Amino acid sequence: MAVTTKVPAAPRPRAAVNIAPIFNAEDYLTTAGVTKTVAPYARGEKIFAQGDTSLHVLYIQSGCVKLSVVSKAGREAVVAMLGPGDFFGEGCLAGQPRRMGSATATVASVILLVRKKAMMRLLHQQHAMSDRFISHMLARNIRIEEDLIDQLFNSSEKRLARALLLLARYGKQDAPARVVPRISQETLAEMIGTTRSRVNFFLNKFKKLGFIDYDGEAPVTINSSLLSVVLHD
Amino acid sequence: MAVTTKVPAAPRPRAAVNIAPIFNAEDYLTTAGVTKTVAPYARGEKIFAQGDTSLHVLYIQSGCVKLSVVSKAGREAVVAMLGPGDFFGEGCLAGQPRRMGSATATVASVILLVRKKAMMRLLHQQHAMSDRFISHMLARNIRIEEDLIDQLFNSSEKRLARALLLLARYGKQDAPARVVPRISQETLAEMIGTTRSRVNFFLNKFKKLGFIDYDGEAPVTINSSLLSVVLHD
DNA sequence: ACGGGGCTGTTCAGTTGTGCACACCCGGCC
DNA sequence: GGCCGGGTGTGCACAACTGAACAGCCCCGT
Repeated sequence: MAVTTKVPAAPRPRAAVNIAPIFNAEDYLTTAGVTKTVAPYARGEKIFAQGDTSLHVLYIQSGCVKLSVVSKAGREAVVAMLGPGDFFGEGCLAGQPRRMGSATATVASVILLVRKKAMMRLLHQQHAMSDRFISHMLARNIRIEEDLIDQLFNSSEKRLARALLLLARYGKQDAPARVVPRISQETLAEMIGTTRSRVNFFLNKFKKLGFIDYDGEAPVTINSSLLSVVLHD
Repeated sequence: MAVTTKVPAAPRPRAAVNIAPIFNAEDYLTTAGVTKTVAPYARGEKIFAQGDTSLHVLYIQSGCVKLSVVSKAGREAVVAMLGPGDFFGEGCLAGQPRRMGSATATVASVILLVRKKAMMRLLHQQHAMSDRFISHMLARNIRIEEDLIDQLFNSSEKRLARALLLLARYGKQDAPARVVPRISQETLAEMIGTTRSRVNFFLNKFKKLGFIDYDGEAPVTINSSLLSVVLHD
């Protein structure tokens, strides 16, 4: 369950809009009696559900969070996979009274919850905080836009290749070979907007061609430079 | 085209992040020697091109701007259609050195250009400005995310219906019947990520079913409630 | 040991979307 | 007038994708 803390103190804002991902929002949440809540979530636990009233902006202290939406027809789509230092649920700041999608912890995670009002106050009082937030919004915007463009232009084969490459470098920089965190074909399908049978088909095709290497479980991208050929064929 | 609008004598930041779209950024650009450029563009004129170095954040004083991208294969996609009060080209704030896409004025427009550095300074100095900017980013985020979800879930028929509905209420609120600004089938196809033949096919289908009414040129949505049936079949 | 439950591998008929073709219409312009 | 050029109306062969089915496999709990 949720751990609630309330601390006074005054750390000093450090400038600049594009800031390194190393940033601990918790430090800036100690200002002027901001009510923050630190909540641990178990692997697979739901953080909020589509339709819930949205009162908080959330911040990932550690772990990994999946944002998803289900259509009226019951299909599910994964909108984003987020990691430490990312915000989510910011929609409420724009006046969205309810959550547009669901957020799920994909591994054990620690999440910071900040009430909407407190967040707004923070954005006014702490430059470092608003810098970080704007920086996050810009990055997110760029990413979603890239995803949209990917959808508009590419076939599901290319989208899968791209998704794998992005997942591979999720942890760290571009070592030519990288491991993809364990993820089901089903989830991959939801991420790139296609069916599992398609994902399975292409995964095996990639395997045959030597682009990836896996035994039937967690795929390991063997040669990201090889795989990226698919994108630029 | 200096737009003269009345403004609160002291631009005192009026709270709240979600702010009404009526906001004149020019007023806030007069601070501390901020270098702003007011530039008029003709209908169809290119504001910046994919690959240009990005030094400015832009703001639409009046008119309408189309953001588009062309793929390596030469296909074009429309990422957004923006109107007065919208920012664009914000990517440079996140460190993007070049423009990811092109911006074109679809009608005669007046655009404000603010140097990246000046924009960053402004975001620090003027609460109303950073409120407005964050508000814009949130709105844009939500919109792009909706577009992405639309792509993930819906067939091109539904996407076309949605695009028409959104275009129809572009000018104003939901009068049950609304006029869609003149737009070619080609552009529609680029907006929803399909081919012109598909767009043509569905437009005529919608016409036959009485959802829209047009003569072969600028389509007029006759009954948006009828058309929206398509979305929620 | 047995029987789910969750995941993968594979197939396939049916649907949707693509790419290209060609005819047509209309307004502008030499 | 004739002749573009840019937009529309259609048709069609082919490729891509869907949805659903069914068979395995492995882990886990009883």
